[in-house]
Amino acid sequence: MAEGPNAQGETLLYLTDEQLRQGIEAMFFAYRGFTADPDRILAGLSYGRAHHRALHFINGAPGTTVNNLLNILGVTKQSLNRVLRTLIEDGLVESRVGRNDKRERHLYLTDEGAALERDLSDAQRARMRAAYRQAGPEAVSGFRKVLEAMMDPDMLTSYQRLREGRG
Amino acid sequence: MAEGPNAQGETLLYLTDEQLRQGIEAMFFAYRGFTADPDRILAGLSYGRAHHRALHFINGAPGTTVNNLLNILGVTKQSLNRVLRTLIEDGLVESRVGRNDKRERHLYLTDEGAALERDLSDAQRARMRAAYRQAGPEAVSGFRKVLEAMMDPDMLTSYQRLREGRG
DNA sequence: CTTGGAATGTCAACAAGACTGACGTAAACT
DNA sequence: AGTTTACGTCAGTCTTGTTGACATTCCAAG
Repeated sequence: MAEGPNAQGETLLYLTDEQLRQGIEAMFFAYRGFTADPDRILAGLSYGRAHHRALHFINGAPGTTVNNLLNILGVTKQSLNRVLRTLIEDGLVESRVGRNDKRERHLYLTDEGAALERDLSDAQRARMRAAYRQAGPEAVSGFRKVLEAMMDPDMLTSYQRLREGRG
Repeated sequence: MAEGPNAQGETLLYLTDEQLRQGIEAMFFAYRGFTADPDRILAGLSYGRAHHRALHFINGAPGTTVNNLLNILGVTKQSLNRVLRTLIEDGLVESRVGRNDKRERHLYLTDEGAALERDLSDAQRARMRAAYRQAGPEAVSGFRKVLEAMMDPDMLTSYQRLREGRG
């Protein structure tokens, strides 16, 4: 890559390879912090990050179908099913047959499931809150902008649907 | 959680649970986009994300020791070793016994290793560049601020050492 | 100088969680 | 009636994390 013709007076200093590399590494380290707290909680129980994700999105969209969850999480049904089965067996998630379309299963958190979700969420939100507070409102807006621009287009629409669904 | 006493005229609107939740989901979806392009390249070869990370940080700090890499990546030495072994066998990484301390192994990319690292890096940087461009310089600064605030303290120092080491 | 502990790295075995492929069932659509 | 869709499951593989056991090297205390 080297420098190219941009090296001179280009106003977009933040687009140098080195700046981009720092962004990449920041993303890597930050994601570790992002998952660290819930991971610690999950380690005690016999659950993993996959269970957390399922609980999170079921909590955010109660009654969602398996297929919908599949698309959001971006995993295969076999992979999701393994996780979902244990959550249902353990009484954290309830699966109700659809009324209109009986092929569908609608997913809900039980009280116990909601309690665990809240624990995990609280831990993750606490870190996010601290980071937001430390960085300030301007930074938060930029943070969100860059993240949205980094998503795949179809993921972005999933994300925006989720946002709109809850204001 | 509910609303609490902050609901009224609090200036920190971005600290509501819902705002935090959106930040969490943005992080989740964005990280998927972040890794998608390198993952596609790696899928063809018989390598995974772990190989990418190793190549990335060896490239950034040629001659680094296994132990140092361990701390940066945050995995066990056994886990790293498996990845490293295949990279060495395939001639992408060279491992030289330390001169002062013969227990240490110093790691370097071969030409072939550097070529693959560049391919992966180019793909990842391209997405990062597009996101930065779309979001604008202000946003980029905020993005970095929030990410740094989200890291674990020791990860942050690792990250800063890497930054300083290359300006 | 020797010996024992600490540090570094390797080998082996296992678990979580992703994947593909194949198959079965029930319901809906045409 | 036949096809498609939604979901579940069984079986097998791969990546990548884990622990445990072990070899080598260094260093420092006896």
